[in-house]
Amino acid sequence: MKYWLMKSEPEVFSFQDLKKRPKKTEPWNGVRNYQARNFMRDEMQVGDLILFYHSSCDIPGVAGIARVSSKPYPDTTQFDKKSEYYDPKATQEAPRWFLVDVSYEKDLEKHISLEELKAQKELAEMRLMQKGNRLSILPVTAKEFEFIVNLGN
DNA sequence: GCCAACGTTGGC
DNA sequence: GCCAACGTTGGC
Repeated sequence: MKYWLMKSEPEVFSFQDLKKRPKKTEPWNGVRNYQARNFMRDEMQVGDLILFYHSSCDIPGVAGIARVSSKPYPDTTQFDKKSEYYDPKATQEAPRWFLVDVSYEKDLEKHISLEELKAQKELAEMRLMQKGNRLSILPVTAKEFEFIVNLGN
């Protein structure tokens, strides 16, 4: 079992939006970065736990806990000419972008702000803390995951 | 709105 | 294969 942090802009798709989905599940579409894709395609397993992170908003931080709920499969938006995520170089025979489904797992007692995360010396090594980090999906260690969940409870 | 960081593209 | 130009991310 692995642990991940996945960023989403809450104005586009928030943790609350995930919780409101009929099956509390959403395909994590729109990732157009190869490293992030590789994490989903090559390393994620059904059942892996996710820190659902809100970025580019008033209070960036961890909003809740989610879980990987499907095996990887092609992101259908890459074939959709009307989608903002359309990729003319992708074909059905050779899809370029893969995703997994993400499901609501549980709430935290409170949102954990980036500011609060930064104040924890135990988390100083997290990739999230490193300057210039723009990757939308990051691996998290079991220790970091548990530490952060405890901060939120 | 600014800007640093950094991934991608494309000319050579 | 190099690298400048460009676009995007994301905190502030």
